[in-house]
Amino acid sequence: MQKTKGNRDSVPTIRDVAALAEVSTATVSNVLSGSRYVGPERRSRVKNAIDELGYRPNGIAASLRSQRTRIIGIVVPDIVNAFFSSFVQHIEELAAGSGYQIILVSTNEDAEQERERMHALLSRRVDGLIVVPVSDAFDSRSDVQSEGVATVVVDRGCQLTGVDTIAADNLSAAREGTRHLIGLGHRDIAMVVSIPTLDNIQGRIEGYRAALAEAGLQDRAQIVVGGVTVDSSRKAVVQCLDRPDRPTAIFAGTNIVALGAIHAIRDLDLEFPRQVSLLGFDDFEWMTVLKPYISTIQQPTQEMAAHAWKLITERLAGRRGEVARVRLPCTLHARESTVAAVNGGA
Amino acid sequence: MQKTKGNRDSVPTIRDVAALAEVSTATVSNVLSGSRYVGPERRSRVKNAIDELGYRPNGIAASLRSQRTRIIGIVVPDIVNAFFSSFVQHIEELAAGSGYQIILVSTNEDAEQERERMHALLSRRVDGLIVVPVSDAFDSRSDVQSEGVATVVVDRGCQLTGVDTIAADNLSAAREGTRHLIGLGHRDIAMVVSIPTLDNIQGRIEGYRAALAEAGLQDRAQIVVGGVTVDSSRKAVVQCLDRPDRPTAIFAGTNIVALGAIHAIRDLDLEFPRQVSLLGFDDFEWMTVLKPYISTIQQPTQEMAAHAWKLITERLAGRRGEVARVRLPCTLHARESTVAAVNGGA
DNA sequence: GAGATGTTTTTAATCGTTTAAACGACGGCG
DNA sequence: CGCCGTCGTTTAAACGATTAAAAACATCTC
Repeated sequence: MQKTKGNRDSVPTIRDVAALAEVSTATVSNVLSGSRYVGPERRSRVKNAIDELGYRPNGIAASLRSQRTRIIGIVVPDIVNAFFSSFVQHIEELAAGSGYQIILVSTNEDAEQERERMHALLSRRVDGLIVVPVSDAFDSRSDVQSEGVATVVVDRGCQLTGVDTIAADNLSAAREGTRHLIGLGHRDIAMVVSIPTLDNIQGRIEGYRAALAEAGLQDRAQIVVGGVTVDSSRKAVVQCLDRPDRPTAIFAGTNIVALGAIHAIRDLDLEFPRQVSLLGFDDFEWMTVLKPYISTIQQPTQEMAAHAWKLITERLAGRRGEVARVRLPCTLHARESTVAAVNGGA
Repeated sequence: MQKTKGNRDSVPTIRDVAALAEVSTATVSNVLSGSRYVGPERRSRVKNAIDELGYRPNGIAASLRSQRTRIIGIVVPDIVNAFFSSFVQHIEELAAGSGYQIILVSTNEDAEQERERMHALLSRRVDGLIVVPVSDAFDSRSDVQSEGVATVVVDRGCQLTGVDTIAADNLSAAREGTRHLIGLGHRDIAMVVSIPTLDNIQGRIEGYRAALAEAGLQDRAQIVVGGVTVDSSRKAVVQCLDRPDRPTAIFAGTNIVALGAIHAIRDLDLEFPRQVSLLGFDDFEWMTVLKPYISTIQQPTQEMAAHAWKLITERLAGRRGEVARVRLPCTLHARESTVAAVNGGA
């Protein structure tokens, strides 16, 4: 009798299957993976044995031997933010479709946590990493590169070299948005952003400035820093609007800032949108029930996810080419929150 | 010379560390895990070697040997829904704090996908499973139990036996909410739910019926099925409100239904909330910018996550006690969308 | 019918850890 | 002085799959 063991309660292994089907473990493995041809007779014996034992291959053992985990780490600053949860949803769906799973990390906009958790992901030997970095510093980049893990950076930190990056075309989007406001007669437009040093935000600021410059309004640029929370944005916008010479339009650089701005407008009892127009960023289900309907710039989350997945799988397949740098166009939805300026122009 | 290999580009292993520090691999392992005492001299030699090589332990190998992955699978119907993303965020944070990682599965409310992906999680040998099942059938339950994976079922499917469950006290919450509406003089209150067979929804319906019965209004109960999307809910509510004898209040059984209801009220050009009051479920950041401010019943997502994590870790630590059945209280936020009924009473 | 060739199957090494058991050194005790 | 415990460390056997390479078997050619 072979050294069969654990045939009682313990979870069956490939050896148990092989023993029952009277074939080698290699044959069982080949039936499961389909990597080599197995004769019909043995194939069916193996399949029966698998069913009979309720065998489920141990993915850990397979990963150790094959040196691939079929796990992708996905790191976002805040999973509750609909922009990121939507992105994650799409990635998860694509991953599942290719037999991959995702380990989710939500860094809470904290660089230290980002570093730690990213290390944990590398310890887990994830095959790839999709990262929306907290800051441009993105300490772990060098690690990631040296470890040779397929990586794609999304949304932020996109001037990093040596790594594939994907982002919305923030500059064009913000320029278009600002043009829209200028076209409505606004001359005093404040742009409120979360953290001006993030490069996606920088792109939006640039686009804003570019549109102002086109209209000869470069001197009227006002950049207000709102921070990453609704409350901080709210305070910043209140401060910005609570003056006689207040801007006639607010361009909110992120969805969080847009929420803060709506609060602020309410706080000051301004007529909205007559006294102050609001242009937001990102477009979600719940936005469609806000009155007035918020004009906004929609980022193509699904396309971003699709491109991210494409780049990751290419890298996994061994692409060695130069780094990709994808920029995807946004869509301006002009709705009710942006209206003609009351006292248009200088 | 020992059979040291891969001292060039390949990732360093524990053997490389051991060789460099001139100790055994067991000692290195003990230094890392702290499971056995190691003398100070060797300890520091090991630490230096680790730094020098940039060694990062291979979690896969560790998992295989120790038979624990320190990964928890978390299965939700829709990660974009703020109720679930908020729950996931809390779990992720707790997990990270204990050195665990989470594999996220978003089933898109599809039972078949749920089954498949859950099997994939079991193949990956996750240590535990936190599941918000798509339906009460929850096919995999028997599998999960027989595989001996620590499991906790959250929010739905909570009459399952043999597995720890956590949910809001939906019955009390809905009863309180309905009482609130009755107290405002409403006599025709329609409850709109997603899927009436889910047991969390059943609880809410029961609470609604109980409150009506208390007030002698049991004959006035109207249960409307809205489905899982905003659009289907919208249509259902439109149909419900588009009659002369329309209800004076809508009690939305989920946040998705609440969104649909707001759309419906707009579609019909009803004065909101004068002509129809609305009471929702769940409470999120963006709700605070909706005018009128939506009255709602807040589920304790954070507490649910905390309890889920507590139960999972207890099971991981080997608790064998009888199954836990946790019910957590909700909070009613009476705001602007629920007002006195116009034509109060029969 | 022997040798060459091709196909299916098995053997056995390997992935990188953890950990039970063995081991050697040392001190205390009878 | 020999014996026993303790302590720190090492040895070596798992863990459960994948996969080169070898072996077994079948087919074809001359």
